[in-house]
Amino acid sequence: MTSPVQTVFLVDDDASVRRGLTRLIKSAGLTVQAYASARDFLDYWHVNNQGPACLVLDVRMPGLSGLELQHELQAANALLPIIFITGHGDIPMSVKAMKDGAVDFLPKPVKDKVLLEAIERALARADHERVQRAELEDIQRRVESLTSREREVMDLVVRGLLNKQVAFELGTVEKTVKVHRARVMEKMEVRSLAELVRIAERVGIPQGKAQ
Amino acid sequence: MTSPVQTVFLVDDDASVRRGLTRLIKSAGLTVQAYASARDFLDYWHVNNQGPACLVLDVRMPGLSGLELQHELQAANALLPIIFITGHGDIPMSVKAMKDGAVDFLPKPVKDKVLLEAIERALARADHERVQRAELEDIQRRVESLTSREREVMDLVVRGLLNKQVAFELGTVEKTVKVHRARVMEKMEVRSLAELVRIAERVGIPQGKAQ
DNA sequence: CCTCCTATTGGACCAAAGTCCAATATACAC
DNA sequence: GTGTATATTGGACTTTGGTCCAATAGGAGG
Repeated sequence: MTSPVQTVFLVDDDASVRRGLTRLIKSAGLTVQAYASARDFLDYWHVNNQGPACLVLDVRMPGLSGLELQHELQAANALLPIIFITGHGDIPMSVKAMKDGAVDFLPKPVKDKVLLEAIERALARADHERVQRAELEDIQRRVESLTSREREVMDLVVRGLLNKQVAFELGTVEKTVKVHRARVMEKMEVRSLAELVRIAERVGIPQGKAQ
Repeated sequence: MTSPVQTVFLVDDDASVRRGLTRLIKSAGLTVQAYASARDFLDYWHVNNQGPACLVLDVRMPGLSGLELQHELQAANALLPIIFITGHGDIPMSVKAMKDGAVDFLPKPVKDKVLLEAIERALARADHERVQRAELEDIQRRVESLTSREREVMDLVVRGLLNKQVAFELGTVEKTVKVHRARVMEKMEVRSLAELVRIAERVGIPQGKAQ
């Protein structure tokens, strides 16, 4: 599950902090890429957001601040767990960051052990969410391969309707539903209704009570 | 959904704070119960934890601290969203509280509007989680009404196995499985396999791929 | 000992679902 | 206009699932 190289991105405008933390993180056997500004980081990130990674981010920086970068990444649906570090933070700032999904928010100076443990948690989260997302996208891909009619049939089937009921809802006959249904099972790559219901649930296909 | 009375519990060792915040919260049309210590609150709570509610909690208090109370409540599986208020908090404290599920963490003095909005969010969360929990307990109740054999049959059925496969797994015959299966549907109060799969999923009944 | 609950099985039968093969109609793309 | 994709339906058949009635058997509890 953790096969690709895990990268720690480090963004801090203070060169000495970058040097120190880079050395620390590398000493833990991790790959580091350091940037002096959020913009520099984003320029790289936009062309290369592959692989599991996390971000160690200074809150206060010239240009785009850490919290602003956090929002940029959220808007971009980025899947990059963030650990904030700061020399001059306050409580509202830390609370905001945590509410917005930060893994941790650490005042400088940060103890080596504390930071490395936070990075470990962040990378674990990145891994986990990456797996989740990959599975979801895989299911989504299959759903999109359905024709609109097949999709209608699936929606009704996973709500527990019988073929004849589905046929009535769609203004057609049971025979036709069977054909669509078989194609749904094939395209969704499942071999049982139970599986179909479960993956439909995962991508949030509306599922009311039967009837 | 918000039919029962919503209560705001307020725990702060400072009497003047209790007076002020009680007045504020009441002015917003909410019911308040104020306590001078975590212990006093818990004594009441243990005998009466009904109804949707949230907790406005001072972090630093004699006796049990706010963060300790938070853990007590978590250990008790309490379902009581917490808003921390504090006069002398620091960042690690706020981060810890947020990680442990606090709705908000507000330094004193707290602006009226900010606190009331936080309370609104907390009560909304309480409502939502209450509904979720009630639904889960309802399903759990039904699952527990199954005999062990029925439970075995259900587990295999929601994994997508055919009746004959279930029979083989359990070392019996298809006919018997049908009987158990029918009783499962009845006791679980569902009318379709789709529904059964969905509620089984919600209570975390192991569901591997078929075969 | 008797009774209720649980588990089990049988037979008969109907309903629903799945699977072949085949065919028609429409729409959009090239 | 030719062709591919989609939607549709039919027939015939098998498999699976669901239901009714009925019966046996072991164990727990009164």
